[in-house]
Formats: sequence, C-alpha cells, structure tokens
Amino acid sequence: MGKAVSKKGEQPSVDKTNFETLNGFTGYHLKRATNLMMSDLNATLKPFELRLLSYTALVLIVDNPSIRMSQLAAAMDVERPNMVVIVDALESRELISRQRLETDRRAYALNITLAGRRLYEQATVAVRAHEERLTRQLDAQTRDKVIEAMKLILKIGGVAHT
Amino acid sequence: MGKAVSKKGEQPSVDKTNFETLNGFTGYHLKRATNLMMSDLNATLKPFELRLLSYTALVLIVDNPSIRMSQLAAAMDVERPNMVVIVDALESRELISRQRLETDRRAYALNITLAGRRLYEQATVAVRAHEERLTRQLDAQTRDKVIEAMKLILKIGGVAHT
DNA sequence: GATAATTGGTTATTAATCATAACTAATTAT
DNA sequence: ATAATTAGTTATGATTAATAACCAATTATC
Repeated sequence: MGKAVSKKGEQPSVDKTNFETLNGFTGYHLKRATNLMMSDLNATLKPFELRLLSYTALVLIVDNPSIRMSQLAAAMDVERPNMVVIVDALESRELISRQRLETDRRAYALNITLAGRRLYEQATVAVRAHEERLTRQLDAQTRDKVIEAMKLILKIGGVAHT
Repeated sequence: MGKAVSKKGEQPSVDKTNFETLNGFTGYHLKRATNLMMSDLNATLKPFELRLLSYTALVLIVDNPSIRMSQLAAAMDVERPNMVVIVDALESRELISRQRLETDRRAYALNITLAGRRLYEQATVAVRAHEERLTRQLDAQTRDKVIEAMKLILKIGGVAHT
C-alpha cells in the first residue's frame, strides 16, 4: 500500500518529487550513499558499544602502537578536547592503555590491551561484513575505481595522507 | 617547514601515521571525500547566505513548483520541525512564498519568488563550478561510474527515488 | 642557565545539529 | 457526528562539535 494520490490528479507536484537538478550533482549522490553507509556502520558497531569515532581510534591504535593522543586527533581530524572524551571512554573500558612517554613526560603513548584487541577483531569482522553487504553489487574493479576517484577528490582538496 | 622528527629516531609511531586498515574500507574513503565536498560546498554557498539544506530546499522548490512542506521535508530527509526553520528563513528573505492550498487549507504550497530564482541561478552557477573543480581529475566516464555505484549502494540500503 | 614561547593534554563552556513531544487546525474515515 | 489522521507549528531536549583558558613539560632565545 504505497501512498496513492487521492482522487483528482492535480497539477501541483504531489506524490512523485522531481530530483532532476540534485541528480546532476556528484556530491549529492556521494552524500546520500555516505549517510547510508555511516548509519549502517553505526548500527553494526552498536553491539560492541562502539561508534564511528571510537572504532576508528581503536583501529589507528592497533595500526600505530604507542601513538600519541595529539597525533591520533590529527589523524582522525578531531579536536583535541573531543579526543580526550573518546580516549577516556576507551581507557575506562580497559580497551586501551595510556602510559606516559619516558622521552616526553607530558605526552601519553596509547596502546591496545588484550581485551581491546579482541574487541577490535570482532568488530572488524562485523565491519568487513557490513562493507561487503553494502558494496556487494559493485564488482571489485568498480569498487577500486570508486576508491581511486575518492582519493583524487581528496588530492584536489589538498587532503591526502598516503 | 613540515613537522620534522626531533633528534633521535624513536620506534613509537610519530610523524607518519599508518592508515592501512582504514584504507581498506570503502566507507572510509567515501566519508572523507564527502566531508571535503560538503565543506567546500558550504564555503561555496556562504556568499549567498545559503547552506546545504537551504540551498537544497531552493533547488527542490524550483524543480517542484507548489510543493508542500511535508513533501519537501520527506524529500530532504529532514524532520518537519527542522523544515519549518529552513522555510521560515527562506520566506523571511522573500526567496520563496508560502500560500495556503485551496484544496487543503492546512497545507502550504511553496514557490520560488523572482528574487529566489535569481539567487538560485547564481548559487547554482557557483555550485556547478565547485563540482567541476573538485571532480576535475575524474573523466566523465569515471564520474558516471561513481554515481552509478552510489545508486547501487542506495538501492541495497533500500533508499532510492529515481 | 634563566626566561619566553610552544606543545600535549585537560577542563569547562558554548554553539550548532538533530530528534521528540505535544499542540492547533483542517481533513478524512467510521 | 465522532474519531482518527495529517499539515504545520512550538517548545524543548539530546547529541555533537568547536572555543577558551589552563597546567605541566619541553624547546627556543638570549
């Protein structure tokens, strides 16, 4: 039972909306697909009590042992004060450890704990499944082309890291 | 003068961050590119005193004369209370008009005004330039492939409109 | 080697976004 | 006629992200 038009077919645009102009914009499609993926990702992470940013922090700590908070904040493009909140939460769940650096005693070295690694691994299995599910219709070649296109856009905007 | 490593090359990950795992995720690249494009878009719209949502509303009103507020809210995936704020702002600038529908006197028909159309046209020129600038490195075929890929992702998520 | 300037991290606060509840008026269904 | 629904609105709350100001430790300057 879709929303059927009442009785008289009136000329004002009801029922079917015209997206003609918006459909011509690449950014429009990118944003919609990204919104969908992020929403699905958050749902995927919920069972682990993780969200986009806390999961991303876990990933970066695993890939960058003894990373400092400020470097992590820069890598995630998050303000330092907000990074503190994220790190606090992960540490209080004992998923990561904070230890002062010998070489620079104002900074902390962040490392994954055993429990943190286990959660990271479980969550990553779920995230890969989420990615596979949402990009199933794209053949590997197309997926790679999309990623390359995104990298080109980032390069133009002066935002690139590898 | 980039941020050079101090004196001793220590083993903890400083300076260059490893994004290995994140780089394997399509969603990660999509989100970063989208963030960049949305940020640039907002900067593009600022001279017109428009933002993503108010510009999108203008576009949809131009493409859908006499659209109702609730239909517009649904099309933009925005809650109705938030739609009111956007429409109020556009109306108080006399870019759009609100007129009660004869056929349904609780609803409003939204239409673009002359001033609104002029602003829409100027803003759209700027938006197309912004799109062109950020996607210049993509040949037309790649750009179309990206858009098709986004549509496929949306279809899987059950979100599609045309 | 003392003082200034900078950096890493923190706290508190504010601003900006977005969602919910509840309401009026008009329409449609029973 | 009464009940239920819909369009729009108001007020409010929750969540998120950005800003200012601060302490401790390090680095730069003289």
